[in-house]
Amino acid sequence: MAHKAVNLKMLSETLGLSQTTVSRALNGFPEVAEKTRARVVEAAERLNYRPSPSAASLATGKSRLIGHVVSLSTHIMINPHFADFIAGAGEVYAESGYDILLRLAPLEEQERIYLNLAQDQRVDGVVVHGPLTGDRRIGILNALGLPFVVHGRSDEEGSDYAWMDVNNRRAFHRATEFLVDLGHRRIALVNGLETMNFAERRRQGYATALAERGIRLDETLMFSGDMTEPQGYRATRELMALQEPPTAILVASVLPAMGVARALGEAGLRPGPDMSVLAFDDCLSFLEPIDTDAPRDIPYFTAMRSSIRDAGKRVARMLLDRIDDPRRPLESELWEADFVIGQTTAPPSRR
Amino acid sequence: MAHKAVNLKMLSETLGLSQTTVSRALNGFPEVAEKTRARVVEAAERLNYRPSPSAASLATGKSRLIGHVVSLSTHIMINPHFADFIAGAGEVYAESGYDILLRLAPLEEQERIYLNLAQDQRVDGVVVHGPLTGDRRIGILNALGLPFVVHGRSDEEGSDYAWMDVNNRRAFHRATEFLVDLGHRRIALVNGLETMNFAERRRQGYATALAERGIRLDETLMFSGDMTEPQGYRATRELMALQEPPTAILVASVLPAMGVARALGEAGLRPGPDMSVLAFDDCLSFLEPIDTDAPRDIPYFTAMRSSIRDAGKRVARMLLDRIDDPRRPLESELWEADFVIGQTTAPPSRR
DNA sequence: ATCGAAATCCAAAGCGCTTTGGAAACTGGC
DNA sequence: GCCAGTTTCCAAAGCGCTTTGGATTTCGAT
Repeated sequence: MAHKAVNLKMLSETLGLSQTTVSRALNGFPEVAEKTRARVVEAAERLNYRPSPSAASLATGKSRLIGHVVSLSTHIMINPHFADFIAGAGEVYAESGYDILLRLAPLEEQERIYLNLAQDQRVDGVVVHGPLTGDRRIGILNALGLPFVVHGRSDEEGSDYAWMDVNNRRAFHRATEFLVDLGHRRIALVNGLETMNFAERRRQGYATALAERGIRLDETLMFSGDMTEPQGYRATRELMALQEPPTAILVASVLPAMGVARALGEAGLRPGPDMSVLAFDDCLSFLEPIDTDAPRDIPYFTAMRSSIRDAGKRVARMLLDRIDDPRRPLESELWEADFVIGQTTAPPSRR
Repeated sequence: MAHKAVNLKMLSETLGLSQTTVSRALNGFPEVAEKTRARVVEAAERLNYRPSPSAASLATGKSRLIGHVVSLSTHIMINPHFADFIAGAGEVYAESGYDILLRLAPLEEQERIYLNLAQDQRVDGVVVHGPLTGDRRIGILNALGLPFVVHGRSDEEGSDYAWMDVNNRRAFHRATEFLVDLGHRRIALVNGLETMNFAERRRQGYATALAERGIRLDETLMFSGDMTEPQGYRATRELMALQEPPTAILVASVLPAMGVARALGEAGLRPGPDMSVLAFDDCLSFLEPIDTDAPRDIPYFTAMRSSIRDAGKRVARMLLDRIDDPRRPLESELWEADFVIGQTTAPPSRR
């Protein structure tokens, strides 16, 4: 193990070359002979030379860091979805030699933070998480000229931006239709926080599907909040206390869906035969069987399914592409959720 | 908005001071007059001066970045616990002007990564996640002289290190005793991966408690694996298929505990009256009610409880302290888990 | 008044990399 | 052989900060 890290100067001296040439050889510039390059690379390897990131960053203005600013105030809880998203994204970053700079901050501070990150050149790009409808972060980022990709959409007027989203409206439209086709008329919606754009779209899909089938919206069947297990539990208890309870529940995530199942269980009802439960499933890793060789069970929940980890990969890829070429045309991508039939949906029981 | 970011040189010129003085004024050195300092600070504020992190990093060798290297290979899944831990840690970092550098990498690459991070001076310290018994990362980090704190313990021989852990052995010892006191004799253990040190300790606590009460260990009642919901589900199904099923199940996390509950529900059994379920609860945010004003429900699971988010805070604090003064004596901290009685434990039903 | 100490401030040398603007050394074609 | 055109390489100027080693000023005490 070298006692003192070897730097470019030392390396170039050992080679009898200038720093310029060595630097260029290592960074793949065309104006250095292949033979020289090979020599340089070999020596670098042998001496365990590693360029200093901060020096490189100072000279180039690039940090090879991708900013992820997420909120975790008590209200908008840190969602477990984030871990899987970042798992996907991080894999892509690692392949390309980038690291994640993670900063935790409440939403109201994020605009300022983006401004600082941009001015400091601390990151080469950022991913916007959990966009609201009319999210102000997007305008700021466009003004700053900092490359970014939005996970989700914001419906921001006028400003264009790169995004990747799942078709939440369509997914919930289809899910609602599916339940109606099974014979359900009273369908509850346990939604995410509707200040979030994705939750708003989901409600729209649900609402239009009902309207198309001539079913009137019933506010008492609609819930909105952070997608936790207790949310599902509580909503279900309230629903079952209604004079005319629903026969089906549409849930925004598998997490609250588990709360739904727990509440039903306590009441002696079985998901499926007694109450249909249909959830949006982000394929969260801790809810999946790990052993992929094992015979795959029939999925428990009937669900609209879209891997958030894959979304993380895709968003990261898009962002790195933008960083490589900031003036490329803005991309956007809309994924359709898979519809998988599980054990928790059935025609309404008549009692 | 300034068109071009103002740097130290410009700032010092506007003030008619040298860069040295300005730098010292801003960094709180004693050899600058209070009056001058005030002037400098005011001007810095007014001109929106922000020191360049990479330049500062190059000059000082400090990056103000804390490394978190986590694995997410398919085998060791990215655990949802991580999100909450990082939520706590990130809060502390943010207060002190640090950011998280997050790198995803399989365990077998982590030693090399620490080496690189240290040589590159890319981070000022690291947190070690998920220590194994005899974890090699600890020796490497000690050799590198990179400040670090271990979340958990490793039982590494000889090498000393700073750590923070919950008393897993005691917690599972107490839990087992509690169940025995209720009259249970056949108690299953659905444990985490026992290559992880924490899971090993938990098994020890369980085993010694049983031994003390003269109950023979039964391998068919013991499971070990990634702590997912399906793990609990599958284990429970296997347990119920036994000729002589257990009357109580000790579970390593609330996540598999939910799988346990689901399996029981399907079989028409109710957690508590029909089968006792006792879980270790990390207070995962997505399983907690968010609205803390609401009357708090009686906790569902009887559990040993210790907030992983608080652990994140504490570990971060310890690490920052070490970075401030690397030669301070090594600290370690052992937390006792709270024991909370919920609705899922009862004396064994006799049937 | 005068002197040493304390308080202020500064010029300049790094930190380790990239990159500009040439210079020197090869080519091949005549 | 000689010259224009490539190749191949280099010296030196940044990038923006911290910090060393003084220089200058201020000030209380003699």
